[in-house]
Amino acid sequence: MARPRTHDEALRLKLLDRAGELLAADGPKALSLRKLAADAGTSTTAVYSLFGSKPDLVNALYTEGFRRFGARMAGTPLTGDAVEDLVALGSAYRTSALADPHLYGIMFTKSVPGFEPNEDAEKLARETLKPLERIIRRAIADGVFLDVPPETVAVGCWAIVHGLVSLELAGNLPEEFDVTTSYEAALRANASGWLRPQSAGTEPS
Amino acid sequence: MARPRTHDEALRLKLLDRAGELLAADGPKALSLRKLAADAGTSTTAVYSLFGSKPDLVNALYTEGFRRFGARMAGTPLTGDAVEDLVALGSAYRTSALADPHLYGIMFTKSVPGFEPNEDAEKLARETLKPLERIIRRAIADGVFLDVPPETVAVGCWAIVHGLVSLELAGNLPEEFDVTTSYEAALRANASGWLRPQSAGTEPS
DNA sequence: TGGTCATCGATAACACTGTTCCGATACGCT
DNA sequence: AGCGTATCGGAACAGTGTTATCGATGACCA
Repeated sequence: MARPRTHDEALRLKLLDRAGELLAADGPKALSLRKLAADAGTSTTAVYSLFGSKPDLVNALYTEGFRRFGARMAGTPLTGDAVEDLVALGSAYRTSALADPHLYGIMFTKSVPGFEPNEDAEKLARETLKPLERIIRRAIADGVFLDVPPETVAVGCWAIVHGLVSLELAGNLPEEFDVTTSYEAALRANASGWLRPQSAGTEPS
Repeated sequence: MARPRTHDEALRLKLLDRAGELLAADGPKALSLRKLAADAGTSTTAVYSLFGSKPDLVNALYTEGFRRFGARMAGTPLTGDAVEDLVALGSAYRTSALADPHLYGIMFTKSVPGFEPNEDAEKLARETLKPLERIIRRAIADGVFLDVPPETVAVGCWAIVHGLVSLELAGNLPEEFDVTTSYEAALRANASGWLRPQSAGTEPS
C-alpha cells in the first residue's frame, strides 16, 4: 500500500458544509464543483473520490435536508385533534422550507437539473411523512374523517402545503398578503374538508 | 441601410417550435442553443438576434405555455356551483400540465435555472387565474363561501392543484394510486372547506 | 448602372461547466 | 534504502452560454 488518503470524512463534511453555504448564498446555478473545491482548499478530484459526481454530492445535500426536515416534523407537538395537528405539521413544513429555501428546492422541486435521489435517499424522504399518515389513519379509524383511502388524504395534505410553500418561495403570492394567517386558514379549510359531514361544525378561520 | 434580415418571423417560430420539441423530448437540461440552432439549420447568432439570450428564449416558451393554459382555463364550462366549478378548473389545470409537462416545469417550477419571466409574461400568467377569482368572489358575495379575503381562497385553490400536479409529475405519488379520482376528491374536499358551515352538507365522494 | 457602406450572420474565440485521464507524489513494506 | 503502488492535483476533454470578428450582402445614392 501507499500514501494514506487525505480525502477523509472531515473533508467530506467540510465540502458538504461549503456546498450548503454556496447553495444558500447564490442558488443552485452557482453551485459549481470548481468553486466548491477552491473554497474548501482542495481540488475537484476530491469531490469525485468522496462523492462520485455532482448529482451524488447533491444527493448528500438532499439526504441532509430530509434529516433536518424529518426531525422538525417528528418534533412537532400533537394534540390529538386531527385538524389542528395537520395544521401544526403543515406549519412545521413551512418553517422548515423557509429556513433553507434552496435546500427545499433540491428536496421538492428538482432545482438541480441532472439530479435524481437514489433509492436510500428516497426511502428516507418517504419516512418523514409518517407522522402525517399516522394522524390521518387514526382520524379515519375514529370516524372523524371520511372513510376514504388514507393515501388520498395524505397526498391532499402534502399537496396543499407543498403548493403553498412553492408559491411563496417563487414569489407568486399577491402583494399585501398575510401569509401566515392565510396559510393556516388554507390548511384548516383543506383538513376540514375531510371531516365527516355531521362533525363539520368546526369553524375555519 | 442595407441587407434585409433573413432572421425573420418564420425562423423565430421555427426555433420556438424546435425548442418546444427538444424540451418535450429530453427535458430542460437538453435544451441547448447550439443543438437548437443546428436542428433549425442556422447558427447560434440567430437565437441571439431574435431573442437576445437563452432566458429570453425560455421567456417566449413561458408565454406560449400560458397562452395555451389560459385558453384551456377560459374554455372550461362552468355550472354556477362554486365547488364543482373549482373542481372543473382544477381538472383543466391538470390536463394542461400533463399535456406538456416540461412546459409546465418552465411555467411553474422554475425548471430552467437562470430564467425569470419578464413583466409582461408575468402579467399574462396572472391573467390566466382570473376565472378562478371570479368564481370565488361570487361564492363569497352570495354567502356560499366563508367571508374571508378572496385572495386567500384563490391562493389555497391554486396551491392544491399546483401541489398535486407537482407531486404527480415528480413521481411522488404512491403506487396503485387512483390519481384522477383522488385528485377530484382532494379538490372537492379543499373547496368544500371554504363553505359556510350551514351549507357544509355537500358530501365529498 | 455602378459604387459605397451600413448591416447581418456564421465562424471562431472566450469563460465557464462537469468529468476523466495521467503523471508526480509520498507513504508502507521488504 | 529502495521499490511499488495507491492517491491526489493539475491538465485535458467535451460540452455549455455568450461575445467579438470579419467577410458577405444587398439597398441606397450618384
